[in-house]
Amino acid sequence: MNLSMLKQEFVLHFGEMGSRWGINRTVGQIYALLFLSDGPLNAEEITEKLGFSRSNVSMGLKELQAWNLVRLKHLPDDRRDYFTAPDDLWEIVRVLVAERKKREIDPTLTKLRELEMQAPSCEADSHAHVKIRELRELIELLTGWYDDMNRLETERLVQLLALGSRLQKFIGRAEKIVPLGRRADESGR
Amino acid sequence: MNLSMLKQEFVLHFGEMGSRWGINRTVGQIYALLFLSDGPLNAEEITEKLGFSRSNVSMGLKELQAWNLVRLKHLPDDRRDYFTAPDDLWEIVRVLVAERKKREIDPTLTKLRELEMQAPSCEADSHAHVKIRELRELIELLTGWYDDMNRLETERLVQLLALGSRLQKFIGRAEKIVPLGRRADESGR
DNA sequence: TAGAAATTTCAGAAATTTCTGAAATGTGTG
DNA sequence: CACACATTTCAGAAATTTCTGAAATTTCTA
Repeated sequence: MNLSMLKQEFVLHFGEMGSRWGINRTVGQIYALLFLSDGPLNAEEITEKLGFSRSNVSMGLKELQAWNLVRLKHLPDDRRDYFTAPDDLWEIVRVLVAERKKREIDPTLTKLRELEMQAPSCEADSHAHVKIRELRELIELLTGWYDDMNRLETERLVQLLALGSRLQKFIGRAEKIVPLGRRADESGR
Repeated sequence: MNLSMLKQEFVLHFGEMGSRWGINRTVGQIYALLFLSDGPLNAEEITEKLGFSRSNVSMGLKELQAWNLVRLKHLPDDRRDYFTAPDDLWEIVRVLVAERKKREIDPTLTKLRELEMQAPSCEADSHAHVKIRELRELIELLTGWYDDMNRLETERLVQLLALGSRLQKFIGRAEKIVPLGRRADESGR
């Protein structure tokens, strides 16, 4: 691995962590490398810096593109593909969260709704039915909140995050203005 | 698999999703079953309902205990171990988030801090150093916010979530009272 | 304390995922 | 078109993870 000690440690760490996040070692290392790199890199450069096979790098880059985590670039007088991670860290976080939601949450939400549709077949299932509804409602609350936050510009979002739980002090106040319990504008039940 | 259609579909779905979350199929199915069950189950019952080997169930339950996702119970005049998922869904969500943070975020935060300590060895690393600091700062902002939210009682938390982005309307107001930009009480820089 | 019941451990089988090299495909240029 | 260069595909090798049955261990009871 042809890298400075700092970069090498960073890249190896993201390789290991990669498996805890649904991506594999190769993909984690490639992304870590792109993230730290000042300019764009082509597949050949990635191959020699990380020591994987060329085809493995090709597949890794394809997966990163499927995750929307890299940008494809072209340099003048060079027909190879170059890749970068987005400059803006918040852009990366947003994409990461959106993609994980799509893969890890949305299919379950769909399945839960589908199961609720099927009338409770037998008496013995009534308890299960209630649990499924509770779970679906909780996930909808969380994803609804996520949709809200995701609509904010980064500047606003950072302000909210930095406020943290001090926000809580304003709930009482807020309640007087926008009566809640359930949000007014959301699918009521 | 000895279950009603509803339960079976739910259990199979969580088995499949299990691999997208860092747990495996067995563990996912066991948890789904416990979640839907009205009362506690022992290992033998789980074995026969899911059709895994007894030892596999034993290992799965051990992993769920490591995740703090199940409660161990005992019935009078029965020395077998019985298991349940917590009744309170929010309890489950809190544990899940806490454990994933511990496994997926904390090690990286530690590593980033460690890398920052090591003085930037060569000139060429200065850009990488900046990126690492930015990443560390962003993760600290997010985990700090998480710590704040986690401290709230569920009732308050749900209120905040339901408010969603309408909260934003109160930031201006909040700013007048608690001047921010960076939170006042956090490590300033 | 013998032994029955419950649980855990663990070596290796089975299944799955990751990775590679070779061949195929695509792409621009003289 | 012929060619050089770049990228992708893919069968199977290598590595890893999951799962099982048999044996070991723990725990309770008579």
